[in-house]
Amino acid sequence: MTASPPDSTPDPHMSDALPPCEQHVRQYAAVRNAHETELLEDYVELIGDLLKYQGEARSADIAARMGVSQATVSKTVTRLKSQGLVDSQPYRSLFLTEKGEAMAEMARKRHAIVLQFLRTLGVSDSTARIDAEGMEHHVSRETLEAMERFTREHCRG
Amino acid sequence: MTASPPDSTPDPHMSDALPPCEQHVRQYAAVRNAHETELLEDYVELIGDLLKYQGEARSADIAARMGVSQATVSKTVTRLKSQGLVDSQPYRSLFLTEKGEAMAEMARKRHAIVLQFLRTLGVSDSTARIDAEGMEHHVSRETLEAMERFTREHCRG
DNA sequence: GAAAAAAGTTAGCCAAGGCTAAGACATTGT
DNA sequence: ACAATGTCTTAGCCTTGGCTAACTTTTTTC
Repeated sequence: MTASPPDSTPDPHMSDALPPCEQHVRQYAAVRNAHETELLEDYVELIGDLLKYQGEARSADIAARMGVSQATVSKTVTRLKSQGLVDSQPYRSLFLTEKGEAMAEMARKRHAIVLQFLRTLGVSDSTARIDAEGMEHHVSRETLEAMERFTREHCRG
Repeated sequence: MTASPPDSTPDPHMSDALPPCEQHVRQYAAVRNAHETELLEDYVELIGDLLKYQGEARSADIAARMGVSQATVSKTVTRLKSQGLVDSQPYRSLFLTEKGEAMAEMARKRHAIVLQFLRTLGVSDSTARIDAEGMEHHVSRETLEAMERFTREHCRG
């Protein structure tokens, strides 16, 4: 038996019950979707930062900062190139295509907003950095705007 | 040449520059780590909810809610069982072990806090649901407490 | 109670993202 | 200039998390 599902109850106050199925599917799909681009965004963002602060972006630096092997970086860079985000000559520094630049800029901004928001909320710097890194890929435009608004209104300085 | 790295500058105001390497590694490691448990947490959380609101948790329901095939659910459930989170007989409903129950409870609470926090921030319900689903796995205890505090202080009702 | 439908499983495929080991290329030092 | 060192790539392996197709078991329906 199906235990008489208390189904089809679009009660606006039942906020903690199961959402309707199609909505639930959309939620999980959004998460899976974010996962696909997450890593590439992290790479592109890091490459952008390295170019900006160190003048060049070497695979070795990326491997050191990401905490993964150089082989892993090499493989991922191949994917980045195949997606038209990065350009490079073998054994040379990496650089970003226009598309990669745009993605890096977007990621950089978003990261900064989330990080500043968490700090303003009262989270310590080191925790804020860790959480921002994980959260940033799952923050929609709408939430990002809410965070910006909050930071603007509450930030001392 | 290494473009004269502006290294070893622990300036507290350089908050947007590259963090020191070891800290950077820890950030990325935390994200990778979260990824490993994320899916299992989602399953356990959903199974808990299904048990609570529908009386039983069938693979078909999970597949429908997650938007994946039954085969995928079956495979993942095998993993959940091997990790001691779920118990089940073949062709029968799933249930949670004590360990699974504890994880579900934790995830449920965390999810609720994040969701309510986003709503209180002024994010619309449907967006809040999507973002909460993605964000929840990357929110530390400290940030969770900050969110609770904020919600307590700002929530109408 | 047997046929049809639904639910669950298994096998085999694929891509992503890790790893190690081995080799190719580049830079540096003497 | 060439050997040592460091950087990058390739090959091959593993696990995770998707899929389809084919099969088994359970449930429903007539």
